Amino acid sequence: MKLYNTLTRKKEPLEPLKAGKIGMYACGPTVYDYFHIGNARVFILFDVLRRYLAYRGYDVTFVQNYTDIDDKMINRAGEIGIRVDELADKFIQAYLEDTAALGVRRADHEPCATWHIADIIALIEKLFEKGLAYELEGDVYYDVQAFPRYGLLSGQNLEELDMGSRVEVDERKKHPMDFVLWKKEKPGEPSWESPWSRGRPGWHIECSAMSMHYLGETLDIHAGGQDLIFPHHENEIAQSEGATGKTFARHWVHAGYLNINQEKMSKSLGNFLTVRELRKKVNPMVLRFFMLSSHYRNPINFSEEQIEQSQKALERLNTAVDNMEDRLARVDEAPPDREEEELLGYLQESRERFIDAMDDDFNTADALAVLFELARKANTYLNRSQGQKKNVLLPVLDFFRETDEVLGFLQERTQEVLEEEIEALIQKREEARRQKDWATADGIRDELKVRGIILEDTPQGVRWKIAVEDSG
RNA sequence: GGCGGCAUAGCCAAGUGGCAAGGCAGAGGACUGCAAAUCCUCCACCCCCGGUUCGAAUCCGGGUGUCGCCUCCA
Repeated sequence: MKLYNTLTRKKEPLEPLKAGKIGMYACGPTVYDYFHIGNARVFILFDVLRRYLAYRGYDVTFVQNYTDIDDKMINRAGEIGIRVDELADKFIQAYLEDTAALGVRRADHEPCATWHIADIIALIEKLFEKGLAYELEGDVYYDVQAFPRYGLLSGQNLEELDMGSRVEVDERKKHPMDFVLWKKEKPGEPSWESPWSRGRPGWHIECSAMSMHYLGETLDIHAGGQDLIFPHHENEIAQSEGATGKTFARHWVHAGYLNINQEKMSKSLGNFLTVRELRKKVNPMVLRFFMLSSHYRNPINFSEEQIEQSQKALERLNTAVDNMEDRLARVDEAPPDREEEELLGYLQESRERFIDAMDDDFNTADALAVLFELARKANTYLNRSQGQKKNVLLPVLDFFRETDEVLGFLQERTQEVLEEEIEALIQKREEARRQKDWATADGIRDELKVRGIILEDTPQGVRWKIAVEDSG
């Protein structure tokens, strides 16, 4: 697989450090609030990347952290009047509920920063040994000028970064870009003992400490949103490589932004949309599909119109799968004819195209096209009058299930069992149709539609499905 | 001031040298008792100007537009 590497600004083959194994780390949420749909893009994207690597046979260890101690956590806890750890518990729980609705699987390790204070302190001590850290009245800073490669990831250099500085700098620091590794406590804040002061870790150091704790000193993939490139990931490199002397991450993968109605999402613009809210109106699987319908590095624009289009598109795929399942229950095996041989050949081709697309820098948009084209062929097959065969239909259906193990947005609906009453109404309608009593038949169809059951008459008999709900 | 991205049909979106994927919307047709679902057909010469090439949406140069980053941020 080739993946774009932010560090080299090129697509590069993914070559794991240890054959067959991938260690992947993604920066997770700061758990001070419900996460928004921009965060959701990242969680979904990396969930799919992780699943795809597993699909390709890698043994993937995926780590995503929770930032459960920092300024935002402390401020919010203060506002609400609860402890920081209570705040963290609450929003970790909310995170798990919302991501589960989006079909995001749990990471292999989901550590909190506060579990790893000892690792963090040990890492800072190592930076002191290497002459990369200095103390100022209980605070500890990273000395960026002592790390020559600083700025490589973001393509910045210290002189120019300095010029653009928009924020008042602490005059005690050796360089304006020096960032805090350890922060001396203020009264009432959560704090831990350290060689320098009672205090707490800086934001950047926690990711270095946790990623290396679980995955070793060199990660295969480090992922995050584009806005983390500078300074967060730049600082992680400085910390980790400064301490170990080894490459920290072989591949840096960054997801593009999500905008709302062409604008950046922000609280001041009032267009801040959480998944928790959106879930009330939009099926989370539609949101998941939407996130995968364009390339992960491109900015995407969220709007009602886009969601409607995604909803319809996904429906097309779901319907195709439903219809195949429905037919599968009514057919037997038999040697395929010429037309069926062609379909099976096309299926093989589709699998190759799917892999080619995903292998080429995780091109989910291209991969989706493969599914749509196969769906059309499958629909055509379902329409033919000669009848279908189990040994043809099943492999096609299995391909959709196989790829959905990676993409994860399909909703199979025909597995459910109908209530007897509804079953009886369907039978009654069938009888009315035989009598050509169209008024009665249509009346029943309308009634069931109101109750969320959609009936479709096919040459093979009536077919039903549950209407898609708007919320999940 | 520095760094980087993007510009393809009404909308969304793939496509890094050889007659422009896919989805949504729209038009016409087929199937249907009527529907639904589905199928078929139609619907772009790729921001502008130069250049390289037998040949460029794809490469190079110059514009224009747009978005983002430069110590809160996925």
